[in-house]
Amino acid sequence: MKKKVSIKDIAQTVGVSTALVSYVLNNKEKEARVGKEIAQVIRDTAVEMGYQPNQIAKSLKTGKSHTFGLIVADISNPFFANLARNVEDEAKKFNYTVIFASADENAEKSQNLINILTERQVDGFIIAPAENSQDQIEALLKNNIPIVLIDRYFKGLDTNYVVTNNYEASYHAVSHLIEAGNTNIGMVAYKTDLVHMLDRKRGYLDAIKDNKLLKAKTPLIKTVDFNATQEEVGEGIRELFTQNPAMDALFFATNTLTLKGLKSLNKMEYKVPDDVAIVCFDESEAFDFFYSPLTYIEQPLLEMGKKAVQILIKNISDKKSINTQVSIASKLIVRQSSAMVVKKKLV
Amino acid sequence: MKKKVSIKDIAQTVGVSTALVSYVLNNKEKEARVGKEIAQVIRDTAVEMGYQPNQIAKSLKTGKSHTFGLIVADISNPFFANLARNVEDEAKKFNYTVIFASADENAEKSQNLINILTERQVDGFIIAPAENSQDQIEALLKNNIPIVLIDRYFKGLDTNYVVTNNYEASYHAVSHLIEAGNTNIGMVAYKTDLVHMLDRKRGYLDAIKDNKLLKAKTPLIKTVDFNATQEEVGEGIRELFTQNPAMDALFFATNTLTLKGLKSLNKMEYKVPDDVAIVCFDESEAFDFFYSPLTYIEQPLLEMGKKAVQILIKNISDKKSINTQVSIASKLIVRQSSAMVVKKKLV
DNA sequence: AACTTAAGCTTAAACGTTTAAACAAACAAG
DNA sequence: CTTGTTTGTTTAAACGTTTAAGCTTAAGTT
Repeated sequence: MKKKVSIKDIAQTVGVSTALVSYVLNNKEKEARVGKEIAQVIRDTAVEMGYQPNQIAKSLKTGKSHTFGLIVADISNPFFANLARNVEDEAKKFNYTVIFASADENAEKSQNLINILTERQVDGFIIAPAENSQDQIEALLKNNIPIVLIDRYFKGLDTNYVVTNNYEASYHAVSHLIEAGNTNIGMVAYKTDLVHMLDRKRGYLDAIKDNKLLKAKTPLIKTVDFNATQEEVGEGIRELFTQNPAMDALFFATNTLTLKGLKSLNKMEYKVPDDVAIVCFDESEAFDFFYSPLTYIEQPLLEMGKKAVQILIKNISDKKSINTQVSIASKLIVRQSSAMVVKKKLV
Repeated sequence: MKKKVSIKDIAQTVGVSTALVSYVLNNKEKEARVGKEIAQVIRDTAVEMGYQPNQIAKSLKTGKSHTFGLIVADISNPFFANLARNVEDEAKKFNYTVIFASADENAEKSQNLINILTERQVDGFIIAPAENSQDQIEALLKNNIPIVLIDRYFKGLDTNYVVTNNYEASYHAVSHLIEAGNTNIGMVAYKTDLVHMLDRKRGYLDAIKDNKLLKAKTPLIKTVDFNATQEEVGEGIRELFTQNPAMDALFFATNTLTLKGLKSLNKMEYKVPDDVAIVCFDESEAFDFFYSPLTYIEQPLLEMGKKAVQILIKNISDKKSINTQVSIASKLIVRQSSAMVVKKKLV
């Protein structure tokens, strides 16, 4: 119905040039030596007329959209949804708008999203990079577009990143399982070369290798596809048990793997922690409701989200700034699923 | 580093006007009668030079940003996160970009987000409106900005909306509890006048009133604040039990209420379904892992997301189109938490 | 009185597009 | 050979801002 009010409209009703209006509404009266009274008049009429600046026009002129893209694997995954919320809140503090997008761990989709968002002139990106998306990240760097990687990064690629200490967290978690008396620990992870996953595996492997309590040092890792079904995860677990029938503990590398794994274990009627102890990465409401509340690795999502935004915004305002690489410690929340079991202590 | 390539750059290298380049790259060669060969040259050089259209400039000119806002209560709530993902996917099909934002059920935040997104010239909104945000919605309508309400709507406000059949779903769920032998059914809901909540309460009340099996028709509703803690929900449940010690079933109005309620019930050592049967609204991974898997009302998130996007986009392209109001049926997923219990049948 | 400075405001170009309108050349028709 | 039509292309204004530079008038300095 009503046409939108522009700076021109205000200028017209007040009877001044658009320049003056622009100066006043951007609080540049001092620099532009605008008269006190007329400034007030402009401000008042702007309010009266219900003026809303057109950010699109502003962006075109200034070359800054005050927007950035957040590309994750899947916004419906609670891990990313929580991260996204923290990013949103922190961005708002700096008057930035975030555009979320889900790449489904797929390099092609990722490239597509980067293209779309670049065309929309986002000022930068926070990306949880998919496998084989290294080139895309390099291309962004080459084009001098600020980015911060999150959750994962690429070895040998000098970028900003914010991750958790995957290696140490895994090492610690698996050590905890060993100390709780478990002697044959399996791990279910994703089949990928992304560092976060490799680090989690390394942590597992080293914990087993290093631990004096353990005689049998043969690792038991099963990797599945990112889009593995519950059945496939179940199949993986079954294989681990075949490989070593004495397996008495499982370490899951992510929340989704854990959920699928637990359902499979239920179906196969393994009891936690008596038949298998469990420790896993990430949180889930579900972990609280499992009959044996899960011991899990709590990632510092709030800090990660905040830090990523801060680094990105610093990088946007100062493109020459040096890369910041942050690793924030996770916390092992110990509960029943990894409790020391008498039966095991005797073994 | 490298300056971005514009249509002007292409025009220069090819040796034509920018108009021609624009026509070709927008596939308007036919209407603009562009020569076949030169068109190909333009296309090729565009690719060679790595041209990426500046959507900001495009938007300014055309007045369409091909972007819309999705305002929900909290993107980290799985209900909204899932909805958001479905909206994202559907929007992509129409080459629309979505900007998500969380209003925390707070009218002030909601207004703030609407302002920000309006300034960013979004073409429309999908909104799960907060309480007391009716004015904001009316203002958008008055300004002729397309909107689709989702999850809730306002009685007496003629808008597009997509919701589930809250009344019927509740009625059905509570009837199911009665048929399973429960005779004193309590409900925990949010303290709000938003229709979806009122409808869920009405469904509960009517189911109790209508049912022939029931003698005691005194309703047992406890409402809590949107940001109620687990303890406050627990306190509410305790009060219901005080009010009627014979309460043998609980109906929770949302996923978050359920999670908090279940934790409280666990703490108070009520057994499900023997002490209390449970039925709740929404899904949660956690419901699968509760020792007595929950009976819940599954909302049609995929259809809701899709439909909302479709209606919005239709409304954007044809602002005069009549309002579409859709209610999609939910499904009651019956499991153990509401199982018929022998003890109860005998009462 | 002649000049400088300051204060207050306007002009106009620019950002990267789109698109109606104008133009030019080639061809066809009478 | 005029006139009209078609084909291919350019011109230029516009979208809503920002901002450097220019222009007036008034007030201070010599």
